[in-house]
Amino acid sequence: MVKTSVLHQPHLLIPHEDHSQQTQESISLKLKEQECMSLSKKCSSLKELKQVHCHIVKFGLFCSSLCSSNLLLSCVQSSWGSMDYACSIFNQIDDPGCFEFNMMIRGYVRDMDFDEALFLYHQMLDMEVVPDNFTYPFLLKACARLRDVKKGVQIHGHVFKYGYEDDVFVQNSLINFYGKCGELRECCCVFEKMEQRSVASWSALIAAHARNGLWVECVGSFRDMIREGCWRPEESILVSVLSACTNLGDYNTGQCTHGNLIRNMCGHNVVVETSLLDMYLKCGYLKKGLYLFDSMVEKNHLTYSVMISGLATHGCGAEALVVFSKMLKEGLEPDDVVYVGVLTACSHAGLVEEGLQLFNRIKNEHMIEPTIQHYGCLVDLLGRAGRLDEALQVIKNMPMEPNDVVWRSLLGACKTFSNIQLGEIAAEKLMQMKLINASDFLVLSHIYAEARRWKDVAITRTKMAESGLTQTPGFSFVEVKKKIYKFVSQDMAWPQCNGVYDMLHQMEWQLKFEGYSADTSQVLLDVDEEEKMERLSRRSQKLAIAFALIHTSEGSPIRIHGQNVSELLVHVGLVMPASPNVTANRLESSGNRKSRKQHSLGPAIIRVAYQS
DNA sequence: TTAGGGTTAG
Repeated sequence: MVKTSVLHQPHLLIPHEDHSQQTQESISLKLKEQECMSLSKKCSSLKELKQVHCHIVKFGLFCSSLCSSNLLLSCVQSSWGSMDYACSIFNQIDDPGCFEFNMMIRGYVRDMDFDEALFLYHQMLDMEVVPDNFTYPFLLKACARLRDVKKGVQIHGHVFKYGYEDDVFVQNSLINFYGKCGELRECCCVFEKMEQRSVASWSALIAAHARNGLWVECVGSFRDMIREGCWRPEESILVSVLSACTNLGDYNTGQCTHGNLIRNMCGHNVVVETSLLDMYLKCGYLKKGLYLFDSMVEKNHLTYSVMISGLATHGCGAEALVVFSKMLKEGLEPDDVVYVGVLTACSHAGLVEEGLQLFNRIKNEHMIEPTIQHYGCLVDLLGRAGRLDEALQVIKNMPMEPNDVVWRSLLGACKTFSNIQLGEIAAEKLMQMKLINASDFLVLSHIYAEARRWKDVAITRTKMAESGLTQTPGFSFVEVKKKIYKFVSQDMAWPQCNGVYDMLHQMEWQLKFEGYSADTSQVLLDVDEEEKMERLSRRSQKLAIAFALIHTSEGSPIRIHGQNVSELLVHVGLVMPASPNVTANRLESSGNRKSRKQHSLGPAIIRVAYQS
């Protein structure tokens, strides 16, 4: 279709009524002014805008604020607009006012030229042009993007000076600015002082908490928002809240959010559904995740990425590779993160040859330069398969300096395959990097203990103490009847301990009957087998399971949590929900128990397996 | 007479 230029509509430019000489001239000018304004709005390209600009100049109308302002507006707000051209229009305006400055500031912010936007603001003040309530949201956005607290605080001062502290748009911009800069105290302070809040105010606050990892506060703000009746199911809010639920392992709120979504949101939304999928998978609900994944109308590369990593974490390596093939068939290009998921899947499922082939495809087929994470996966893949020398060769030949994660991965593999020599090399590297932790020392002493080199065990323990590192006893939380209970390994002082230890013995007897024998080599002490068995039975997860078996009914679910999540929840008095898909006497492992994380795969939720 | 806030997922 050939587009007709706005200038090829002559009726728009010609005045048609007949009046007395003076009135006629005035009306004619007015009409021309209105028509030029109308033409500015109708422009669909910079070329057309330039033509309209010519006509405005030709009719002597550029001094009309109506014409020049609308021309500038059109140039700044259109997708085809140009700040260079906007600048030439602006420079031709004799006496630019607040609106013109606002438009220029807005344009610079849109073009990510934040310093220029702030410079223009100061020029505006120098020219004694008084800013208005529209000026500040643009400026605060610039400061937020720059993460420049100092400049933003100055602007906040100007907001007070010019009396716009009660403008809801300015306040929302301030919440966003402080949130993006990590200044949560100021962020909440602005929010608290607001007399009227919009959905955007809540959205900015919720996003600020989520962005800064304040997951409990994020979910709390979401609940407050619903309580105050200021609720609208919006993508950004739902995604922030789901992200918080995922990190907290708060399946209950996550599921309620899903319910809200079904009731209030029209149709499917790939972004929200992908967040939901991530929440289900990281909370341990693989079946629900798979159901959601299959029912999704639209899937993008992030959806596939979440599903692949989720399957990998749950120990379903082969299934993860099927999803990866499906992704490629859909024509979606994998990125570096997808490949981390794919390699993790291979690593956890022992698919060594497939993993090696896939590693080569990263660069050869998809032109992605392998990152240190990919090399880490490769070391892990070979290490888990017992190909320790090859893993060391990968470390030696990788194009970047190996980090602690890579050496730790090799150290872990050395423990699995009892390789003292390489284990010592890996531990030494970690020491040289000054990144060795208590767990690394313990792994090394485990390697020595297995070889019954008790002297080296003692030396390693001494080195650990000399490094100021101490072994903190493991602890687990279990949720029973909406209350969370904490169990510390080897702790005999718990009030309910009699019942718990009776149950532990019952569990052990039943496991023995099923043919399970405990691996006492995990106990690094030079004590007899009976003592080792006793120590194993007092691990915090087992204590928690025993307690839950006593206090829950047959078939009800048991969820055990690691310290990171539950400590936080206990602190704020939140309780974790029960999961409906795990039965108490048939717990499933959420993946290969020997698996170690190469990258963050979610909260520290442990689904404990005590079957052999 | 024109303009402003929240963009979140692996």
